[in-house]
Amino acid sequence: MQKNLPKNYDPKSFEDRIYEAWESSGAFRAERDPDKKPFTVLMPPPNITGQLHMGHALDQSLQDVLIRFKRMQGYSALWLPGTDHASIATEVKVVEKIKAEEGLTKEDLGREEFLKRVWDWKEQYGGTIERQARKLGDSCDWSRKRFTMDDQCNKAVVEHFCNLYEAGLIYRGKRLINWCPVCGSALSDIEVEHVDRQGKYWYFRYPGADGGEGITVATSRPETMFADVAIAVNPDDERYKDMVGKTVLLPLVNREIPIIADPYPDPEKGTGAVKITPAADPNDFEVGQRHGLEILVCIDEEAKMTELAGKYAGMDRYECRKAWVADLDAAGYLVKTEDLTIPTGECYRCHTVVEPMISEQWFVKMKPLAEPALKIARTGELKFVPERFEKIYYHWLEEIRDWCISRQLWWGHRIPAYYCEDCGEMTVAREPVTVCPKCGSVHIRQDEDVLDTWFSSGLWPISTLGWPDKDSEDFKYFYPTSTLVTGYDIIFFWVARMAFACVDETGKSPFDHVLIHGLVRDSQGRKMSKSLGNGIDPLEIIDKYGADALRFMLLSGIAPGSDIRYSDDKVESARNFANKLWNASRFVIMNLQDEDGNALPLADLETAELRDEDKWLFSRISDAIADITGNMEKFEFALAAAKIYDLTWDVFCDWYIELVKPRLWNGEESDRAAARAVIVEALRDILKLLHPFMPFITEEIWSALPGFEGQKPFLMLESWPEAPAFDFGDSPEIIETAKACIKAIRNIRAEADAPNGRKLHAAFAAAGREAAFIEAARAHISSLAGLEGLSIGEKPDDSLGETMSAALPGIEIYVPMDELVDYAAEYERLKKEKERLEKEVVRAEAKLANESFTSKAPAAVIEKERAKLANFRDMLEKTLARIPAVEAKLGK
RNA sequence: GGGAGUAUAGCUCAGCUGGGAGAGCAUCUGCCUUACAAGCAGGGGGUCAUAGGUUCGAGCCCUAUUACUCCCACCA
Repeated sequence: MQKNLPKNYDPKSFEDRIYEAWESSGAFRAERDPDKKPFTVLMPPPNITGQLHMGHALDQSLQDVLIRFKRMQGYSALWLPGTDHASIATEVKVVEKIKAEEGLTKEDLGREEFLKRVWDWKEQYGGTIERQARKLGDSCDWSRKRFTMDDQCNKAVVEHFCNLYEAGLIYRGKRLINWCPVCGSALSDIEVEHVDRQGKYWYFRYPGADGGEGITVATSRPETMFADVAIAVNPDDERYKDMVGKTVLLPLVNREIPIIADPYPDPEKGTGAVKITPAADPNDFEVGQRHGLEILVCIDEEAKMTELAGKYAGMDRYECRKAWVADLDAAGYLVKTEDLTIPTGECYRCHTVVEPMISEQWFVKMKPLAEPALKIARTGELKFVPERFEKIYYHWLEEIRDWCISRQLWWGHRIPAYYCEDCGEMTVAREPVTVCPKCGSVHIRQDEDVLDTWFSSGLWPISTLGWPDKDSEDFKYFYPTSTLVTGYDIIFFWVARMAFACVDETGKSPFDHVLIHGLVRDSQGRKMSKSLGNGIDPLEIIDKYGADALRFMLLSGIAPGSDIRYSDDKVESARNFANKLWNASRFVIMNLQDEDGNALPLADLETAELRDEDKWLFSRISDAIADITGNMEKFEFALAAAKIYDLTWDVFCDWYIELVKPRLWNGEESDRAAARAVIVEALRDILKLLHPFMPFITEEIWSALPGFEGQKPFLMLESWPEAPAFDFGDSPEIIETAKACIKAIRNIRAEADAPNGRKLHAAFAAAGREAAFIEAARAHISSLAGLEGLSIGEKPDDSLGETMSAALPGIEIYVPMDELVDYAAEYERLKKEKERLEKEVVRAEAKLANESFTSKAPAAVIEKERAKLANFRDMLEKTLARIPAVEAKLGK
């Protein structure tokens, strides 16, 4: 006995069950099948501290729609999931937790104990986001799940580090870096965000050491003055020509510093003279290097003033600024101040103003790595979708400076450098060093620092697949990966780094396409953020509307590279669509069985006699398959989604089901069997096409269709439909003609306020093909337009009496309405129609009278225009002919 | 300072290599028609940001302008 679906679409009743069935059956697992082509997608690993938010929902829906599509197309599709240890974010989070709960700092606990706490934390909370991903329906291969700090990834990190070191591309050096005083760590350039803040320039006079006037300079950071080592002026600046070589005194401090000539100062800016503080500014640092100047440090790692600041030592940098400026002002050195917006660097994590600082750190030499990464994009081995993001990638890599990779944190990959306590020898090695290779000492200390999180994420495409193990079968089969899906916000952080790291290690681009998407914004277009409190929790939405609705909403709203606005209305509309499909499926299943629930026979579609509506339906499905497949391959998921929506709702539900009902219910048995076969077949195609977008509902319906016995393969493992090569004959045109006639009659009915239940007569005036089409579709037109009589003649039937009418190309329709008709309404309608047609005729005539048009436009376009004109003239003539009778009826 | 994107119906957005402006939501009218009121049927609503230009023909191509968004940038 055939069962039907429950009456109500209730996603909660089956989504979890279906996910569980997929997962436990191994449907997500990718096999290394030599007969198939691999298609690999790597999930951008969410932070273990993360909670699933709308951004993930979008990102993962895109990946899932793609991977399900490719899986159905017959690829060995691997979607590899994982999580990122997120060095700094996680460490900060756990530090805060311990502080709040136990009042302890990480130093109180010590490195070992602290790391144990982080691992515990990871065990407890790190899996949250994976469980949430299951709710979305992510068809990823959990058996291959990875973590950036698991053994294989650790091995990859050490290997890559050593390879770069041995190639001379990693070095340790004392350089000016970005320092976050709150995180207590160095940051790379991109971890610094530029924000314009309201600030001031202070102009101070540095008196001449010889008692002269000295020189005035502007600064936005007076507290760095204690570390000034020179004043620089441009050698071409006439104002200061004579002063070069002289010395001035640091106000109040009275330390003597030289005035030097250097191309750096711009005579146009400020006073044209610049104080040089190599420890606090990258430009100054370079000037200092050029002139062999000393480097002084007046701000420490906690952003407090050092001994160099004399009586201000120990003060916070901003407190010091206040006091110091006040003192200078009191002493008469402050010339003037100016209010300005100052571009300021902030830590991307805690938004503290970063302090440029001289520090011993590890760096990656970027130029040699950037070159091959640029090349793969230039040759098209790596393609960005949309293309414009390529420019951003180029620009960044072309301008790139060395990458500071060491972090003064504990949670992360510890740098594999070992120092001999006795002779100072440093060894970088793949295995822990216990004996100094130089002096044989066993007093060995590993470098305290850990690596930038992005150093390991950069290896994600290879470390997850088993690299550096040479014999990793997964690596051989699945690498290079296919499409990387990610937001534009991490092109630099992540995409570029994967590109240069993986090309360096494998010689190949890690993926062939990078599909870039935007952010999910709120309904007003604002970024979703914690501080605004406008974030939407995807899990709540799934709970309310179902995962399919959320996915469909996200996927149908997105164009590659652009942002999407979230709104409940959109999800609701997607949910309604799911409900529509659900009910259409119930209708189908209901008609496959008799009153007692016994399955009714289905005709064999190969031999069954198909009617016009069947062939029309298959032609529309065929078009849709081609269209959807093409758009999926271009990553235009929204266009594909719109097409499947239209196919399901308009073509299948609103037209085909209505057309087929009479046959399904009252036809001959062989006809009914054919109709049943068609309707199931069509539904199956729809389910397949929709499955990547709405995996749960389609799978649930699929399992309720005949042929699925519980053991049969899932819909998710079915083949993607192909457009059949089939001759549909005139059927598509016949049904389209019928649809136009039905709409016209429905329109007349509505205009005349005739109730839906009332049967009407309609007389058609048509000839040739049109007449034949109407004849062929007679039954359809009658049933869907609510007719009880339909006549066709070459000329209007004068015996009908008064009628309302409609004109279609080649067809006139007259509906006698005598008592029913509202002649005033009909008169208005005719007048409107007349005006419309007159305009059209004038437009077309003008166009065709234009000699330059007829001489220059392609023949086909001209022919089309002529045909249109003929049609419009014809329709106008008929409309005009109708007016007098209606006027007479109205007594005009 | 450099670069990018967007501007089409009240709202959210489509509109492919230039040939008569579309969808969904909202709105109005009529329907509980035996799959679905989360529905059915019908309607109204747009000088496609502005100004020029190319073309027989421009929402689409070119130039300039305006507005909003975003990214990059060593910032005295």
